[in-house]
Amino acid sequence: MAGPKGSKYYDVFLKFKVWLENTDKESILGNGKFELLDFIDQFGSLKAAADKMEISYRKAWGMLKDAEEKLGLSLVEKQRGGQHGGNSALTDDGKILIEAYKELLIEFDEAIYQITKKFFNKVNQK
Amino acid sequence: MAGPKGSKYYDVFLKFKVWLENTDKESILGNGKFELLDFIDQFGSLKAAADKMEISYRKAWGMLKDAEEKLGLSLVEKQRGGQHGGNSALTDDGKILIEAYKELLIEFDEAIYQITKKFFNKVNQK
DNA sequence: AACCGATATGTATATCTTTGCATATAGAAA
DNA sequence: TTTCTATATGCAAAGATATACATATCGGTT
Repeated sequence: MAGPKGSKYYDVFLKFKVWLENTDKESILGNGKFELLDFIDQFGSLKAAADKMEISYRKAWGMLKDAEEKLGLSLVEKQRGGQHGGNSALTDDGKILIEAYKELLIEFDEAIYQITKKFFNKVNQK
Repeated sequence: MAGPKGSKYYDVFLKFKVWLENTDKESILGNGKFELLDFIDQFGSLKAAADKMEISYRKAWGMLKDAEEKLGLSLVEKQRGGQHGGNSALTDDGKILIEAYKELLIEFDEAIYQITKKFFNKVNQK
């Protein structure tokens, strides 16, 4: 959202981001990693999720490893080998996490609407 | 905020960030630049603001220039020369902007409290 | 006119991330 | 036991950012 047409801040947008952080102030997981988890859940493998996101498998694997290490939780159950190479599926913790995150985003969006509106009213005042 | 003591997500924190963006998806100004503007307002010069933030003058100057260019607005009135070298003060646009941002942060914090609480209740469930 | 300290800015250096490449391994199914 | 494909991981190359260094300029005050 921005200001009304022709106003000073017309082509300026207020954006926000939410993420999980550990005590060392390192990011544990944000939007990208949540999306990755969601795609793993939908498509059944890390490879398929990486393809959907148009990122390399190497990168996706690193993202997941990083998140799990920093959380100290297993988010994805991985299976290697087999005719089809293997597969991945969310653990219960992983499932609960993405579900909670989705709800969080919805609530965030709602809360932010009014706040943003007020902000632009204020800065666009003559 | 995190979960209750001993819970799975005890030392995990939910963080958020708000910033202004232009149509090219470039960040115009976020927390750091707002803080810089606020310090310029408080201390009367870019140099003093940079010192307070413990960043180089060069960096602070770059931040300010970048924000003004991308916004297409003058946020700070700068004066060079004189016995004391010069000084800086916020323009009206600059003042309105930091004021609006401060209010925004307060409202964000309030809105987020409940959302965060709900999130951790959910992920910490057994 | 000389001085002083903040504004102004280019350029080089270092650092941190990201991305890509290469290669190994598992293991069910044929 | 050969094959096939996803998981697993090290390492190098490339990009992007941040930080540092150097140097010029302005102009009120003395």
